[in-house]
Amino acid sequence: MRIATWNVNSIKQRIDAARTWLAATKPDIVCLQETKCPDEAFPRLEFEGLGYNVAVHGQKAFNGVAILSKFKFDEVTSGLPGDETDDHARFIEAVISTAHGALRVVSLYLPNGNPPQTDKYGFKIGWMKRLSAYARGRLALEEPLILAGDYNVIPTTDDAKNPQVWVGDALFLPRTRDEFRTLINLGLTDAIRATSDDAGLYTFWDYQAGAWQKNNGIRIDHVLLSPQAADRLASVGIDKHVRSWEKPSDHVPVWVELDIAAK
DNA sequence: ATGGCCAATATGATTGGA
Repeated sequence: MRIATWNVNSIKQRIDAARTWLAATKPDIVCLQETKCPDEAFPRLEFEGLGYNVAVHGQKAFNGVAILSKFKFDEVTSGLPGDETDDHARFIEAVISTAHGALRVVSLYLPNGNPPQTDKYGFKIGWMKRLSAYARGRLALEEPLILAGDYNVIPTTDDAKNPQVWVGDALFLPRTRDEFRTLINLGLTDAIRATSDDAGLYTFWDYQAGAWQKNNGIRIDHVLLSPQAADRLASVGIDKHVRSWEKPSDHVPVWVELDIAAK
């Protein structure tokens, strides 16, 4: 089973790229972020026509997450618990039945948090603490669990072309990386780092200043696996070439292949 | 991380992104 995540930076602007990418890579489950449209405006029929079930949690103009699945959803839940005042559409969870029992998949879009001296950064750190609390509860179920999405976290200096320029940034501040390690240390596996210690594995290149041409990228889109999912990890990859397409997102897809069969 | 962008909004400027 292939599970992918992709921050599309507007689903409406990425319909053609998405269709091409889906046809080429045939993922079974896709976690999308920054869909940037309310649920009623999501191009649901486009994806249903390609054989996907569609679960959306969007809002007007900003944020927005979704999950596409070749297999039917047993359950879909939206919103990260723990803050009644959080009205951002950044979290959706779906449960799918497999030959090995329930598979739980989350599409998440963690807040950017810049500038760090504002309450935007407090919101980011609070969101990360809530994500860890959520993950702790789900890990106790001892099921395959996939936490995939745009984390807006550069975990280490190997995950940026020019780490020195990110030193004061919300994506790379010590506190941000500390919270990310806290999450990982609950028992999750960063799928990319399960297979490679290489530097230069990026998932985002800014639209500005020729960042793509200079390969001035960062790795901020992550697929985290529970032990029961990591035990079935077969392969992982970054679809870097998608960044060179016409009208690209500034992020590219990241995917895992798991030895899990649908029911 | 800027020389250079992109997307959404009732828009011709502002906000947010990373």
